[in-house]
Amino acid sequence: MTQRFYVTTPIYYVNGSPHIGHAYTSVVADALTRYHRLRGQRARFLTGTDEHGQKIEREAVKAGMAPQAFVDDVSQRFRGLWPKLGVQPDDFIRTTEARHVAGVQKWWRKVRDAGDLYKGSYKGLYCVACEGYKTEKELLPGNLCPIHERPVEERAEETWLFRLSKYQDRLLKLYEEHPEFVLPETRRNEIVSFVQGGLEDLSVSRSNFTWGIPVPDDPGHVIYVWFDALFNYLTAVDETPERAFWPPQIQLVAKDIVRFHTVYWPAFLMSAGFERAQLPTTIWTHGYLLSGGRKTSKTPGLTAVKTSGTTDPVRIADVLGADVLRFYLLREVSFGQDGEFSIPGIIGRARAELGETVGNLLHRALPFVGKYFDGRVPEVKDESLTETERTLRARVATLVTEAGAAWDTLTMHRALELTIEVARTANRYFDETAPWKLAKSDDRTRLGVVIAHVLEIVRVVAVMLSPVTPTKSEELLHQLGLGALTPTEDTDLWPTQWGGLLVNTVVRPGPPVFPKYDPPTEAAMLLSLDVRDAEPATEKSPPKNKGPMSTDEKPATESPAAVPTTAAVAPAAPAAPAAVTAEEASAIIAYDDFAKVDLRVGKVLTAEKIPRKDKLLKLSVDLGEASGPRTIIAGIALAFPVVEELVGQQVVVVANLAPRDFGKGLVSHGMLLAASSPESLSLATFAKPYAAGTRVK
RNA sequence: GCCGGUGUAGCUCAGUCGGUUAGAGCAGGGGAAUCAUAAUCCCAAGGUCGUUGGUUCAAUUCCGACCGCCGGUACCA
Repeated sequence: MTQRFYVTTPIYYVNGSPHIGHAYTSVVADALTRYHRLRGQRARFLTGTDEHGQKIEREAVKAGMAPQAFVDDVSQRFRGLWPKLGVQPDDFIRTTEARHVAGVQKWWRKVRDAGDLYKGSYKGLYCVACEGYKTEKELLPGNLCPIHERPVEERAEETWLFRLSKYQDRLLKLYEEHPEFVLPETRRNEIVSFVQGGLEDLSVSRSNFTWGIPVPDDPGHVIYVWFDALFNYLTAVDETPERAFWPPQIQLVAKDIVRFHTVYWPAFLMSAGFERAQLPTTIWTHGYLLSGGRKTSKTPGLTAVKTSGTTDPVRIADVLGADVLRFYLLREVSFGQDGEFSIPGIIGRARAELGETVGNLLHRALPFVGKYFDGRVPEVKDESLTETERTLRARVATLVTEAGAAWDTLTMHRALELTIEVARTANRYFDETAPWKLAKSDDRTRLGVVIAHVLEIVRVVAVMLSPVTPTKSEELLHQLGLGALTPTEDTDLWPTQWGGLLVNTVVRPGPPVFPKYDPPTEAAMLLSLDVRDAEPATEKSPPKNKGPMSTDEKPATESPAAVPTTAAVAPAAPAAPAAVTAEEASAIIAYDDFAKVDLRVGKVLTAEKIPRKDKLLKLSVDLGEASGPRTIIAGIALAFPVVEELVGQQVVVVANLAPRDFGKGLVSHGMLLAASSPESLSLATFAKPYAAGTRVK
């Protein structure tokens, strides 16, 4: 029986435009699908969009559209992205489609009939103006709603609850008996410890808005979006012939949604009657793409990225080519970990490995075919092989096998490294055998052997790359005189066998498949992708000092990353050079930008040391607010060995800075201004007393 | 705070189930070659394997502590 392979990406939440994180997940899924097809398996790749929920409803209102029209529009933007990236899903599911709605209701009933749903009450922090609940994390200091800046209140409402607690033991057993269910391991550890900490029942319906799937037989409620969304993987194939693909082998997720997929999802399925063999095989969590060693800020969405250069996948693909981008994403990032992302990185990888190693290999061999073999692939007789060829073939065979194994274990970066190594091996062989000398010495047979071997290796590499660079691989094969790959069920096209290149095939030399750009062209490309001054000439600065975020981030296309992530207090940064460079100091901002910073006079009420955190102090600061004094964590402990000195001090506080979590119970709701040098630190203050809460500007 | 992870060459990382000279790619240095996209190939250089205790004949590898960094600590969709 043909082996089946079913891979899914998360369905993307349509509250924003597609970005590089979405592209990353989808490219991975696409490459895996192509790989499995190449190996003769039946593969299916599902993606889609998640379109329900209060947030969507609001966004639609804000855009002056009906929710359905709104999601139609955004969903289309996602769908339209894939062709530009060479991504070819077999199905694209939308949670607003009838098949999904009906499916979710069907599974809801199953879960209900299993006795796992009951009416209870959900309590949370409610903002009257928003008509919605807030989590503690998103609240502003003083428990204010981030949108309306007014206090939230505790409120309870009737809701359907899912007996998640009942599944705690079965989930733990699942993780233990099937460690492959959650990968990589570090995620499993997290999840196991989370579940061991105890599970509470989960609220799975809402009654304060309507943009969702109605709860069967209870019209006042809509189904909580995660119950809705997770089932997409099933509803897309359920009740169709494709149901045979169930369960998925690989479900790709990003870090931020691991729990939903590894705890709630299997629990829902168990409740609906699925045994282990019918649960997804592996939930695989990949990392984020980062830039410049800076961590991403905590933004919603699959992946938050800061880069040197644009992060818009479409623009990148337009300029550099989809295949090059795909190659970079899979080659550069150690799958499962966070990885670097930068435009210069893409160009560098492509030039060194695709261009100079693979492309150039073909390019240096083809002229011989034209000159000495009438443009046809020379014939090789077994008796003309030498030890060199035997060694070469053995080496290639080993690499091909290892690369296949790497694909099978989702270590694609390794698979690609091995693939490039195949081309390196051939370059070495080329140098050793020196066909240009053979040509001069008129040893036509030997020359034919060498050229044929090099060409065959180019074919091998083209095939091995094809899941990642389908278009470029086809071009390589075309120049070799071959047609495009046509994966067929039960036919393994992975080049484990030597000799896929036919004798006498007429080669079709052409321009470089992976062109190298001359410096002016490259500079223009970089510029068009917003790379400015990629490597500033700041040489000798202490390498470890990453420093707080400085001025180089242009807000331009960066969506939500503009939230200041600077630590509440930053003087601890090891000895930032006192001399501020002109560039750092000179970024001009508009008055409006400055006005966004809410500076207030504050009065320190209490100050205490924090155990085990010898740089931090926990302060209570009065800003004259009705909600009472704020807690501010400040990294000034070293400057105030006697904390009592601080009490009563007049300070300047950044009052509208996003709260910063220093660990449980230690959330800083503001930041003090201070001047610091490596030797000392002093707080900004005023010569005369002012009322707490006085605006500073 | 608690839980987990991580710290190896200038950069990105691999690796050591404890044992003679710790590896790769990139960058930088030297050379060979000239078929090719000024591409290729070779050589050398470069690391007190975060710090500190301990176990051991032997630790970068095991254990403890500490420091730095990262992540998790649920009903946000």
